[in-house]
Amino acid sequence: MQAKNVTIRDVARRAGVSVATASRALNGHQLVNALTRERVLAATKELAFSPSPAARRLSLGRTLSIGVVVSFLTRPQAAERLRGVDAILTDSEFDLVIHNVETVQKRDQLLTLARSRRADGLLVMSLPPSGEAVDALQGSPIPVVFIDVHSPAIRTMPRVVGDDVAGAALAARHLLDLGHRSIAFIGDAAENPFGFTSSRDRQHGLVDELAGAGVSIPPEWVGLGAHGRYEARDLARQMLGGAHRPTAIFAASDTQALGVIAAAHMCGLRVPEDLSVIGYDDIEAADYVGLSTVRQHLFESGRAGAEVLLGEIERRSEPAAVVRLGPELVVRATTAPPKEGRG
Amino acid sequence: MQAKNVTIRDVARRAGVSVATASRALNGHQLVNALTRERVLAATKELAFSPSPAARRLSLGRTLSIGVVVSFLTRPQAAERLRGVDAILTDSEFDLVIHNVETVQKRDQLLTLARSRRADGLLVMSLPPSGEAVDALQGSPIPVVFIDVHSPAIRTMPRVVGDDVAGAALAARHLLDLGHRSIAFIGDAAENPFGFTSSRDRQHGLVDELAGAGVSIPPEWVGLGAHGRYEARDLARQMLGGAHRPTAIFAASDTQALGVIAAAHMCGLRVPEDLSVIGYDDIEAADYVGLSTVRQHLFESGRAGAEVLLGEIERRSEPAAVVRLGPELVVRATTAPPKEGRG
DNA sequence: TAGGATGATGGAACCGGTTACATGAAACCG
DNA sequence: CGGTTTCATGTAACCGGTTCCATCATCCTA
Repeated sequence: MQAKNVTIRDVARRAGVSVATASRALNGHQLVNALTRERVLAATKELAFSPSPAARRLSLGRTLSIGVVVSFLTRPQAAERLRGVDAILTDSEFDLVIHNVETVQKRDQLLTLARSRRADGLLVMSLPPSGEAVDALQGSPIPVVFIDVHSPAIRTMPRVVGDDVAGAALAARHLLDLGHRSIAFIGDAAENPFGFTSSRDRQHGLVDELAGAGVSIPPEWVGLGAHGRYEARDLARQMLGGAHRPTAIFAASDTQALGVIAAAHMCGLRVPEDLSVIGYDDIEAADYVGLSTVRQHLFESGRAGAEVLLGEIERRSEPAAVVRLGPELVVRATTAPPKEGRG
Repeated sequence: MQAKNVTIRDVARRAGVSVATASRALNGHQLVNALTRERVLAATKELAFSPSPAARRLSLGRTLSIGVVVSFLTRPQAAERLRGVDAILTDSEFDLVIHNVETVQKRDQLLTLARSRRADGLLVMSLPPSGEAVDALQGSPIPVVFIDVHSPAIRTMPRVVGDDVAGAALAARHLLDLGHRSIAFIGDAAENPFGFTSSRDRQHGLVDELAGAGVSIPPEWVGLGAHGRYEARDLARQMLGGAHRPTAIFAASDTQALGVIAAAHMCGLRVPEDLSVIGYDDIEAADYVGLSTVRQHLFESGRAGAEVLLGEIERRSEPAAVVRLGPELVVRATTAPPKEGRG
């Protein structure tokens, strides 16, 4: 048999005060006599009272929780960002409620979250909202902050973004400095159901930086396909099969870069002697494999997003806060100067 | 200016019924006239009403959310399990509130979660509770289900576990079948702040299976240290440095197996020609690297845990449900027969 | 010493749902 | 046709906090 839940009225009775005073004492209100506060706290301890969150939420008119909409929770980037969010929220009064999105239908369903009163704020990770969703979010009663969403549709809303163009430029500069001139790109198909744009931005960053050095990429050295290791491997295999081969490949993600490395092995090419490979993201496996890459500050992006959101909940800011996190080149063992006589 | 929140009373007025009827209609109660229900639903749509979760929770006396205590969210195993949990909860009425634990203090703080009324059920992942915590959880007013916790202290509580002993035996059998007789083990130090036991269980599984075949492991071929890739690498380097070397190494986790492979390379040994390596977990990187390993059904363990928990919330079962998930051998490219003349 | 400022406290409304109980109408029965 | 079911609905209490407003005791000041 469960003892009946102890409520603030029990505490008040025990302490010999009214519920109003008990509530004030518990919430550290100013106008409470120090002695009275003591008595209330003592009663609280004796009765092992802990206030009902549901009741607090209702009477405060706040949910005391923030919703995180995360696409593909299992991608290492997502987990790391989430950890950053947790680091901030754990010291706040807010609960962290997560909504994993792996299908397009679910995305739209979830973005209506903002309309309902299920959270005091929403954090959307790596998920470009659909057209209608943008409208819904614009007029949302609760603040919404995006992390790693690059859609122009949200340009008026607060967000935390890495600079994919600059990051790709970093990779391009690295390859150029090593002496490469025959450089290929492997990335995501322009059309994808979620509207992810980071691959495209990285491609632009690469192309622009190369163009600045007078290097251009022939169309046959641009391989676009579904995001995935094996898809990237197959694309790379085509490029590497013929006689006219690039000396370096920039992949739009580490996952794809790992596919490129597999393709190189299948074609009998050594990395980095015969082919340099550089990726993007710095996922855990990149370290294992010794993959050169561009690092995003994932944990930090989660932290920053959560901080911006808490700020917005406190007081909506105008104009929308935008935090830009700089990318960082990580040189490991898959990039080297091209062999002589080529490039 | 935000319009005042629309409540069920507004809906009731609009539909020309009482709030009780409106509530019943919205919750699919039996005793409501079909026509009346129509009117209520129409009013709901017209006013864009969505019920306040806080109010529902309070009046239902349920939090409609379940708490997940997860240790080391960023480990790929954790994220994959969480995805399984989400798959179940997303179709339920429960919110998924996560609590990441990466420090010992935080663990104890969080296990008191069960005492407060912040969730209708608790899922604890890969985190052996401390002694006091066990007591707290035993008498918890809400059900608690463990996933991947092997502490004997929780033997009376519902849980989902993989069989680490059987999994390790699988790996051992594989190495024996290939012809290996000189087999080493690399795992976690017996003493660790969280009390994780899986490494120890895997060691037992290995030792027992080998013993059955008349093979024993000399003490110098058992390397225990802090969990991590680099720590494992250093331990392996010591073993592989001398003339008396094992022909195969079983690592208690893929992370550590990857360290072993790095050590082999540093010692000029080829894998699998000179040294077979097998890990445990089948993390994402294992596939990249072609690591032979033992797979746990991570997603499934999350699913199962959530299902058991929902069942317990519905109706506490006696005795506690225990779900055992069988491990599975995954043979890739890091295991092969030992070279002739050795082993 | 009257009058106002200040501090501490209590009573009761309120947040927005759910539901026990009461009520009334219609259907059914012998 | 009176009485009992059955169905549909309304009234109001309730969940457990927070907080507005009123009250009252002190203390300060002119």
